[in-house]
Amino acid sequence: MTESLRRQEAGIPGSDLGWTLGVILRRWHEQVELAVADLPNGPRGYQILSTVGHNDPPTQSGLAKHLNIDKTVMPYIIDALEKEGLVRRVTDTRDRRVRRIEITAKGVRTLSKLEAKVHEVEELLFQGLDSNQRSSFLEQAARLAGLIHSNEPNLDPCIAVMDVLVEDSLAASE
Amino acid sequence: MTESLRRQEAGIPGSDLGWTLGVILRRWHEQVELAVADLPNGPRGYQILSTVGHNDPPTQSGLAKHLNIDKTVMPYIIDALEKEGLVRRVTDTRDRRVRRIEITAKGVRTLSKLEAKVHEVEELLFQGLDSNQRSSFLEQAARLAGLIHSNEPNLDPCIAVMDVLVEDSLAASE
DNA sequence: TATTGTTATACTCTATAACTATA
DNA sequence: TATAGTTATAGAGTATAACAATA
Repeated sequence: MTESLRRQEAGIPGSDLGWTLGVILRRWHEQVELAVADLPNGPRGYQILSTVGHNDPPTQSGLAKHLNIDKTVMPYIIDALEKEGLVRRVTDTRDRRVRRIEITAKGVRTLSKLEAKVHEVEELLFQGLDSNQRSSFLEQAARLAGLIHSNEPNLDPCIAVMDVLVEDSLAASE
Repeated sequence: MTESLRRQEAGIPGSDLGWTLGVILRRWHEQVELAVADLPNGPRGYQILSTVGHNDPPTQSGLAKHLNIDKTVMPYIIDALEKEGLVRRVTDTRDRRVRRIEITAKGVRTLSKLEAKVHEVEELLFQGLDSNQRSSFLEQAARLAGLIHSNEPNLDPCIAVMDVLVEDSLAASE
């Protein structure tokens, strides 16, 4: 190996940033997939159910943008979740083109159980870090993701994480 | 929205961990894709070239395991990189089944330029974090990824990041 | 005319299986 | 028999294009 290559390793450890993030995200995905195996569409279904459960009923396109899912796959996932009785489509009264996705009572119960499971596997994922390292990582990651998301070039004017959903509500009501 | 849902938000911020990591990794991928557009196979080709450039020549299967690429796609990527004259396949003298992937002089020059570009987009990616937050994130992320990788259930006995590659060398020489 | 949701189609990426050459 | 590398095929996942309903 040449010296000219070794010197590169000095800078931001970011030569491996893609590798680092990939390893963590992949493991998260694998573990969550096991944890939410019952749910249609696995982790993706979970993320949708979670978003729907924790926010005012978003539109399908709002969900798609927020979770970076192509809008053409939303129908399939929503169909599956609706068939399980976990969410329901409700036509927006102010814009009849829009379907708002509401969580059902059964959805709430299911989500609660799944979140407990996911919480467990996430604890396991972080077991190698002490609580300081853990909270430090989570804090900076959340901050960074928030900043990045608010700057998404392909996203409409949305300022922060939840604003996507909030703005949907506003846009629909004007 | 019900109260029972709001309370969940208290625990580990990890309900959104998948979203958070996804946003960061996606943006990294997008930006690096632009930065290394010339290279065959984009970010993946870059990761391979980078790994080959910074380590003793790994085997194809070693690379595949390390970067979590299916072994059946390696030939195509290596072919493309070899055709560009950036790497070359060398049959291992001790085990003639094994091809070690060496970086060429041209590969070294190309990698050096690409790493500068990638470094730039990574700087941009982190521009919202001050240097403390940045190094804190990178440090914990690297630590976490290292721990996770060394525990990969589907990976053979490999203790740390580079050990995968080192072990290949050892295994081949016994 | 523009947008939400939908469907059908095409494409890309990934995984499965089978082959060769070495061990 | 087992493994590294390769190839061809099948499958999953994703993007593209066109449509109906509503604005």
